[in-house]
Amino acid sequence: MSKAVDPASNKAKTPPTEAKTNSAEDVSKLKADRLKKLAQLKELGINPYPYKFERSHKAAQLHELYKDLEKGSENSDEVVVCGRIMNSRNNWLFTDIHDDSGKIQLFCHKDSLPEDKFNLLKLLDKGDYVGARGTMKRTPAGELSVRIKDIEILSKSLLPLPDSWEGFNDVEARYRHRYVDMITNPEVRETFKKRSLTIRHMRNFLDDNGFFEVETPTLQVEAGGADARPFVTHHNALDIDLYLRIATELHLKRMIIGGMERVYEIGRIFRNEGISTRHNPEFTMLEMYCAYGDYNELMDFTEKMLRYIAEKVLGKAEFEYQGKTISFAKPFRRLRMADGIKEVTGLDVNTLKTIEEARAAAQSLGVPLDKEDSRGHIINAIFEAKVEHTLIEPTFLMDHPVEISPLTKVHRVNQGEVERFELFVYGRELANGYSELSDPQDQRSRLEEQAKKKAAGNEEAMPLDLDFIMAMEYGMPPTMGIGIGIDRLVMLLTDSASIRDVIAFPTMRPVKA
RNA sequence: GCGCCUGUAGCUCAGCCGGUAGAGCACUCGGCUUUUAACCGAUUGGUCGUGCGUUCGAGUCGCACCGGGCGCACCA
Repeated sequence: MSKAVDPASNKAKTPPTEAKTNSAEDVSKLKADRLKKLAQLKELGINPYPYKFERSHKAAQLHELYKDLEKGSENSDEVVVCGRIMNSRNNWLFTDIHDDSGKIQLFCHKDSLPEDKFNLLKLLDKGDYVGARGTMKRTPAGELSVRIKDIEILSKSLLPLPDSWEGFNDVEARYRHRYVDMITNPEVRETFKKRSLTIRHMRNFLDDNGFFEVETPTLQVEAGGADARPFVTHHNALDIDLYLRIATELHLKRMIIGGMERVYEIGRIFRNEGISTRHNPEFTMLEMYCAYGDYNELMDFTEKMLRYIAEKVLGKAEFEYQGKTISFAKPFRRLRMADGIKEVTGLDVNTLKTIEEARAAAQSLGVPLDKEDSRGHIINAIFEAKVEHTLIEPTFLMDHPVEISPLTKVHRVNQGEVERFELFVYGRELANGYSELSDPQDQRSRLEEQAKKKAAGNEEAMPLDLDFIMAMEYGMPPTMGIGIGIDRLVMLLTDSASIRDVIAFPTMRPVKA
């Protein structure tokens, strides 16, 4: 065996200790069985939790290297593998271990194993980590195996894993004990690998396009840049309340003003809103800003980036989501909000000149209104009620009402509109981008309008950030900027129905004792 | 926050009109050994989410509470 797996290294470094049995009554029998084996291992002078192991191959490498090994044949190539025991048959004769590349079968025959190692098998359980050395063999049944000559325990598992056939389906338990979910359901690990790849390739794409990744404050005196209620926390030394950020927008624009022409941040955002299959209180968003571009260029750029990411992560730009085919390969549809409403409802919002007319139109369409307090908010409510869910294929929904977009440049042609788009896929908002407002006087009056609403009790309205306005007064270049919900993108790429399936540890109410 | 559904063994689930808690897998033991959910036999395993109530008797009926899922609302 290699140096790292020399049996000597497996001797207990600390004196064997007896398993604690004083609380045995409240331990399940299954755990008690394992604690007994743990104690026996220690009595044999074996450290059940050794320090290091060096393998020669991962499971997938072996399957690739020996794919031509014929049924029933063996060779003398020696390999060293390690992983978690997930299944065994015939009294450990056939034992599957899993590593992060896949599974490999250990063939544990007494003729190949020293007696002490053969006896060690009896002290193993499903869930234990082991390392093993042996030669390659393919069983008559066709299963590539390692005929092991040596085996050692790398970690003793004390708790039983869920049944391998029925699986682990209890949704609450899967979220609360995600590690068990990941051990038992391999597709969960695949989802989080794809999440990682999504972020990696997003970074690569942006970096290759001359962007700098920057970091802006999570703790803020005023939480601005989006319509959302923030979390409040307290800094003791300063003795002030601070808010967790609800967007990175206002600081990233300050960096544009500071002269960094292309910046982005992939960061955690916190919004004190409801929880649903599409909302988690903390989520991850890309925000990206680029000087000298407008929203038309930004739509082209966004399409290219999403296409690139899908191709890198999935190997293709067209995929199934919840039974629908979604294509990032074809050019995305571009639809003006007014046209979308007209298409679905027949209503021409341009004929709505006042808030009263807008309210009447919404009522006649059966769109319930709550606190919408402007013509633009009502038009947006009509859109959300009637049109949004119809946008399955990727669609840039463009040219929103000015009232709902306080950080966006007014449309260069159409009065009452702004140069903004939201990207909808499967009826859900995935991204939100615009020609960034750069006129400090316009910005001041728009934020003053927001501040008035906030003072009137609208908790989602933006605060008046005077430093942000001052920054803009120094001069901000024409800029395009976008926010993309990473979690929702990963949902699409992994065909996940709930955002909790792409967040490893979603927010849960604690269980009371 | 509202509505519907849901919580029984380590896992997956039965449990009818209220009558002493069940199965499969896993575990343990014995048998048998080249399997593909191995097989055969035996054993073991439960504060039925929590509490209160109705009842001679509650997993089952009622109320409250604690979690969770989905939908709505909020929002991205």
